Amino acid sequence: MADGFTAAEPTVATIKDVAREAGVSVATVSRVFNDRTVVSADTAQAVRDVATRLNYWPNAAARSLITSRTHTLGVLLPDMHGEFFSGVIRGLDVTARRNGFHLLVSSSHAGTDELVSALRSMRGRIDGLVVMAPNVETPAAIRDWVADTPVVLIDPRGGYEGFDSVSIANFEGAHSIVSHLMALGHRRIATVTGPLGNVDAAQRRNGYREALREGGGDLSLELEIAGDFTEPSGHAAMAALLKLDPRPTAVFVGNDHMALGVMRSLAETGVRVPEDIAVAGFDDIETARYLSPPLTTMRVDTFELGARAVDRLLLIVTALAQGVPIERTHQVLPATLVVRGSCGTSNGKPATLNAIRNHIPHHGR
Amino acid sequence: MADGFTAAEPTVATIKDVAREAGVSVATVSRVFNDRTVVSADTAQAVRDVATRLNYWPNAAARSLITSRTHTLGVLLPDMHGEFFSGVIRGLDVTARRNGFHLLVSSSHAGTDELVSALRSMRGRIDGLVVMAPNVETPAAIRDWVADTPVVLIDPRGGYEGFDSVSIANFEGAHSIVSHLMALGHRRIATVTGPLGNVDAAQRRNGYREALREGGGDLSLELEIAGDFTEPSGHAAMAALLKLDPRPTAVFVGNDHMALGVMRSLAETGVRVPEDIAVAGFDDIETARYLSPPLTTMRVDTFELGARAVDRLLLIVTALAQGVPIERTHQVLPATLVVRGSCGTSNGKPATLNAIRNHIPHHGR
DNA sequence: CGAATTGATGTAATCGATTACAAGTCAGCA
DNA sequence: TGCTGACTTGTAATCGATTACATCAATTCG
Repeated sequence: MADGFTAAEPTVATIKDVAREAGVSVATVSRVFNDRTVVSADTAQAVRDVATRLNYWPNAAARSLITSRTHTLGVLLPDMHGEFFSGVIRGLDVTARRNGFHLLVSSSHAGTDELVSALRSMRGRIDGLVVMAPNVETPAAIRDWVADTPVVLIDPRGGYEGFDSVSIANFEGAHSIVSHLMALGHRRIATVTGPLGNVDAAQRRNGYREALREGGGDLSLELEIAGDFTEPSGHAAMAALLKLDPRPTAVFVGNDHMALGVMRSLAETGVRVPEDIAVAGFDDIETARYLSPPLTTMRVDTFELGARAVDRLLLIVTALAQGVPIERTHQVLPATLVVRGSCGTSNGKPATLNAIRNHIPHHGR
Repeated sequence: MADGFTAAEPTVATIKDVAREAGVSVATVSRVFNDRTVVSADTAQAVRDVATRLNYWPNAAARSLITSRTHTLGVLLPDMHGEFFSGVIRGLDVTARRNGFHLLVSSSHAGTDELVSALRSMRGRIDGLVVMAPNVETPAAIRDWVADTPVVLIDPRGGYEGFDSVSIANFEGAHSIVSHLMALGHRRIATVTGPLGNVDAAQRRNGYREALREGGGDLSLELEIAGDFTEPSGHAAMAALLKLDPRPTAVFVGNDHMALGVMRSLAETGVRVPEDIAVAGFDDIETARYLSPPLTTMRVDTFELGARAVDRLLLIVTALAQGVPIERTHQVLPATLVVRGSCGTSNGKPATLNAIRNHIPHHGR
């Protein structure tokens, strides 16, 4: 190894090498590694010994060519990073490996074209596909390319006819946290939504509206401002909301990153949280609990999102292999309310100690 | 599609189907898709038309079986999440795809055994391998299994003889931030290190010691406490440090997650940052800039770490394919000092506005 | 004792591509 | 007209496995 890569490649042992060394046919070697039919104990042990000595392991490409099973799942993700991303990936990965499957990942897709080209080149490499659909036309776009490949969509933006899916209870989550604000006495509650046309954003806004309707809060378009899920857009949105008269007493922000911007805007203009205005977010990113005051938000279990997607996908893959019919399902993961300090308490006092009470340790890297 | 998966599988078109439909041989179809030799324009177009109509794309398994190239890179990662993880993955992914390569990811490895078994089953699936080595024995463990597969280690804990590597300038980074503290007037500086035996941790501690030595600060083992890179361990370590007499005037924490715990401990005991004690971290996680006060730390470019690893790996893969000899390299990525409020300023005043000055917007998901 | 059964193993087709080599067509030229 | 060479295209071997089927030896049983 010390001489770099100039040496002739010590080509990996194949099934033939093992067969020759062990004095048996390739069929027997194959049988030992697949224990389909019975091989005598002696022969099996001899083959296994030779295989170990030669560091032999069946070539995956050859194997999947003949069996047309790859034991690999494709994963298509939009360009994103941070905790949401890594949580989902972990859920996918852990679940896949627990079942002996690999993950062929292609993330960072800007648009549908890139996604389709990645998908196309996965042909023959995967048994199933998990797609986090970045935009509305994605499901339709991939349909032609998956043919007989099972697909599960994560948090589908563009509806999910024709595919299984796992998504987040956006409507219920928003409804829940806005109801929480109303229980605290707020009636004039603004919202900063995600980008128009984004289904998550729309569902969260609908949840917000419904909660207001039920609780008799102020329903008005001037209280709804669209951001784009980024911190700066939250900052800008809050600046606009502060010009309202009368000013809202609470803001439900469509995701935590925008809430970061909202808090910054408030800090800059000297508006106190939660005394002057209550702030609530969505997603429960790690930073949420370290803000001053810590952010009340809806927790989304990203790991579970990934895990369920793979669980479901493997179920479909197996059923398909056995020719068993299977119904399509659409799972919705609940979000849970995490109360911290940014919304105050019902007795009017800010709940500053929540930062500690609600602290959940995270792993380092 | 509406009837679920009960229908007979509409098997994907193969090269034979295209050949038959286009009235040519499979060799010609193959040539069109690989433009090795010249095919007449008419024939090529005809083939391409048929291929499009049949949604044909070469089967990757078959192709890589005969060419022994997979256009896929294996990625082995330890069990971790958060930004560090997703940053590295993005760097790997973007760079790989830019070069027409896929990523076969297997993360969340608890130990060397799991890692080796994942590695083994990648046989025949990958052209090269990126490994983030979780512990000291990993490089030795994988050596037997990679044979002629090129490998690049990311941030190798266990040294890197025999492999190319890309790592972080831990020593220099720690040296740099501790020197910053000394420039601010601190002489009695404690440190919370990562787990003993972890090379990152050791390098950072060495950088801390060297900076103290050069600047004439207090060098004492009582000022060094080992954590395990998690938030709770930082909390515990700070509690211990506060019992010291005289108390240190500054703490260099081995990573930001532990710094979170340190800050929490300080907040609980009423010790003010940076007035009573200065705190510095390492990694620059997103939360760092949202703390009160915002955390001074060393920024590590995780994306670049992944990107360089893949760049290097592809270089080796290409060189190997062409039989060109190539030297092993060990790249070290610099970390950069990010000054925020947690260390105060040289004139003694805390720099509370740094939170805003130093704000860098992040993408939402 | 010979036929039938059982168990272990080998032979060869197969998966879907790539590619060396062979072969065929056609134009140009003596 | 016949030969040469340039292009284009086809034939068939090959990659490394799996697996249906054949084969062969040993055992069982009427």
